[in-house]
Amino acid sequence: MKKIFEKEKLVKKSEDFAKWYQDVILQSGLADYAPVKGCMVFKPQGFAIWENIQKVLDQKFKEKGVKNAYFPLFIPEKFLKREKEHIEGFSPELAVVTIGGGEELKEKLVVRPTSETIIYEMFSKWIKSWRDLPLMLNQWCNVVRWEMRPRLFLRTTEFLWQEGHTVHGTQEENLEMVNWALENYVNVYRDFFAIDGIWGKKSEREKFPGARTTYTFEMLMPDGKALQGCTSHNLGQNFAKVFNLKFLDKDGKEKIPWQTCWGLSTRSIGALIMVHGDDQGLILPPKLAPAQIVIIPIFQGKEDDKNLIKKAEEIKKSLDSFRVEIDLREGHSVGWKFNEWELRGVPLRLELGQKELKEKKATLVRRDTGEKSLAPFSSLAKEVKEALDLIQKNLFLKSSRFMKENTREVSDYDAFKLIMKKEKGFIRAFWCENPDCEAKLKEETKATVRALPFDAEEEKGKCIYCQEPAEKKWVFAQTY
RNA sequence: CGGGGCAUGGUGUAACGGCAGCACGAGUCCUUUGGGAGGAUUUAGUUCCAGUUCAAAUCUGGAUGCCCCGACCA
Repeated sequence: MKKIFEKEKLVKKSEDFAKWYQDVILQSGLADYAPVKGCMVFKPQGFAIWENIQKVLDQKFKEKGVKNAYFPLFIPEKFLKREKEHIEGFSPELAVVTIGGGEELKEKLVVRPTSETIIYEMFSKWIKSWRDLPLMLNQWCNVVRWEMRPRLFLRTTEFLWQEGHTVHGTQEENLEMVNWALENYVNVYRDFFAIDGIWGKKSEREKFPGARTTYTFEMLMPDGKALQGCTSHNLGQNFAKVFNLKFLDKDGKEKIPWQTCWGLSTRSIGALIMVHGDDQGLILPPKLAPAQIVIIPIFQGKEDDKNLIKKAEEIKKSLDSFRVEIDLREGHSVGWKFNEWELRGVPLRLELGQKELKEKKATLVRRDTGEKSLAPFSSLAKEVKEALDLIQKNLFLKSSRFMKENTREVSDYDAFKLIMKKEKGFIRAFWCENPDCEAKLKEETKATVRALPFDAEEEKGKCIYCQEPAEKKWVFAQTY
């Protein structure tokens, strides 16, 4: 009997992190494997999280003046070939359509791995004058990259994302936009995902193929590996030149515009799962949780149950500014329900039994701490709001603390190697910015340069690898 | 693409070359419900192709698929 019970339980996060991650996704109903290798199904639970992320980002984009549009899934292969770095970066992972309508295609079509080329082809038609600028568009879509080793949410052949693309008349405006996009992502990660991280510039080797500079937000996962949360690229004039973007400026001169692009994908959900979850299952931050509160009536006897259900529905109505579910399922014990909702990560549980009815108070249980409290029916909305705010804050503080505790300053290469072998995490160290050091360091420690943090100070030091003079401390980590 | 492993009901697993069993799930009925309830009853399986053998889930060869570790990557 005992054994069966153990079997149903989730593997402990601390014991087998990779298995925990996979199991918690399948068991909590976020997603499932699809019959096509490397592809996944977003089940309603998982898709609802994505919808919440979309809502938040979409609103911020619109406030900035970015408009939504949609471009085709198929891109003529020759478009991708125009920018040399771009095609070199993406060609190993392209899905290509060679047959259409039963006929061999004269011109092969690539399923978009990203949409720069087809969007900029259109931009070149639309932009004539300084009056057409800035042009700021975003699209919500799917993209396909033929990955070798897929993992649910983190790396799938097809994934969902948004890609913003902007064109500006001046370099200053362009820079402002790249920074805005990154800052926006950072704020969303910190305020909504409740995940802290470091943000900064990518190295030449790690930047987007075709970009001038790439900026990023890097988060630390519980196993000490880093996950790139988003990217914001300064494309400079690279793409503008190859796609022939030009405009007539106020001074009557023809000029080449400046461009940015930036994206955030469903991979972010993977971070959400890994960072906050525990041995019980998911823990979703209230701001992104599909259900923020679950009301569980505790049934006892026929007649009394009706009152319970009535009260539960009444409470749900009084909490209409929150996302609330009531669990009226029969045939499952309360214990079973508690465990299930914990697995699904609902931030706050409201228990309602005869005891509560009598005392005119509801029992509130926090998912993050397990803490129980009694809240009078008369002030429920207020208490619930406070509890959800606390949970949101607490999750962020935990994430922030974890990152700080696992960020180390290192000046000695042996120490660097040892850390990357054992506890991993972020390492801040001097780097001479020579790509050879970067490559060798990766070979020997599996760690890559994650970013040059924006707050990195100009200092004098020696490269962690080659001992040559270096000016800045970069952040290193092994990555997903 | 390199290295390793696995393939049995819907899921997880067991069976020396000799009757394919167990648990979970699902269905029906009854009793239950303050931390993963109990009883009765029903349900469905050896990845594919060949070989060895009186006899193959089990041995051999091949195919296919999946998982893990590398390289690649949002």
